[in-house]
Amino acid sequence: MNKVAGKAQGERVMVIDGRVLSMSDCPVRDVLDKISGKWSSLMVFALADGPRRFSELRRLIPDISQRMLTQTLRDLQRDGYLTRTVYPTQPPSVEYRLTDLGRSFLTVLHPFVHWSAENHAAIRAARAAYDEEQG
Amino acid sequence: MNKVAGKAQGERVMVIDGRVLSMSDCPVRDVLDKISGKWSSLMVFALADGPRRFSELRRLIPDISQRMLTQTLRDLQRDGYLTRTVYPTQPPSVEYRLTDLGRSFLTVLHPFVHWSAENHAAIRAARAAYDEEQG
DNA sequence: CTGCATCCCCGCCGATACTG
DNA sequence: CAGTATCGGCGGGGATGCAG
Repeated sequence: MNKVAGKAQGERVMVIDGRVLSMSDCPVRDVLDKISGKWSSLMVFALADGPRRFSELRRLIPDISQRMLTQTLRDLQRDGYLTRTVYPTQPPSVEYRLTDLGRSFLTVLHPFVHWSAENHAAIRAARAAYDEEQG
Repeated sequence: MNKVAGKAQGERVMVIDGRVLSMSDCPVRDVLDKISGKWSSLMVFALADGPRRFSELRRLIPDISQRMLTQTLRDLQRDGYLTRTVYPTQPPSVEYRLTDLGRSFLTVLHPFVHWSAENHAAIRAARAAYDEEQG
């Protein structure tokens, strides 16, 4: 694997920072595309403190629709960020819990959240300045 | 600001990890929505080593369309990640360069890229397992 | 309580053609 | 070289209703 020299003509590739990134099968995009949805990272964040039930998550994230709550959880489960456990009670209860991968992801998510909060004001200021001089 | 106690009825708020996040004006989402576009983070990454001209960026990222290259650069400029400098030569040349904010963003982007590369295989494996046991 | 099915809107993005 | 303008597909995601 990892053909670097003798690359075929049609193969789309970019070289950045000393790395060779294939555009047709880029790991970063493959991961980013899934986790950059409107609710995915927030969901991982909501499970940081421990397992949660479906209805708990709905209360934690009031703005999410029931449809997107289900779908986001399914997508994260499929990619291995969390597990889904059904308890056959009456009525049924379902528990969602971060996997090791999910907790590992928190180690990069947390700095990002911190950075966003830290630099939010600067970004808003930049927007205002841009919109005034252009516009 | 930062009303925490005595919150109004209609105000949507979530409390996670000891932080109070307003959903109607969430800093993280405000930043993430812009930077999570298909090309934004890749563009910042492409400018990590130094300033680039328009045509250089197009060569570095062959898959991007001219339209999205322009638009992504405009959006990043607006949010303060990069500057745009026009040199009135013939034909004209335009240079894009990361700002301090842009370089600061690299400090959180880089770990994320590293994490993605590191865990890509695990995620693909999780997907395969999920798709097999489910339908 | 925890979903799934359906409808539908809107904004991202690609393709293409044209300009200083 | 470095854009702008226009068209159109497609998919994310919201609203609503039904089910086990």
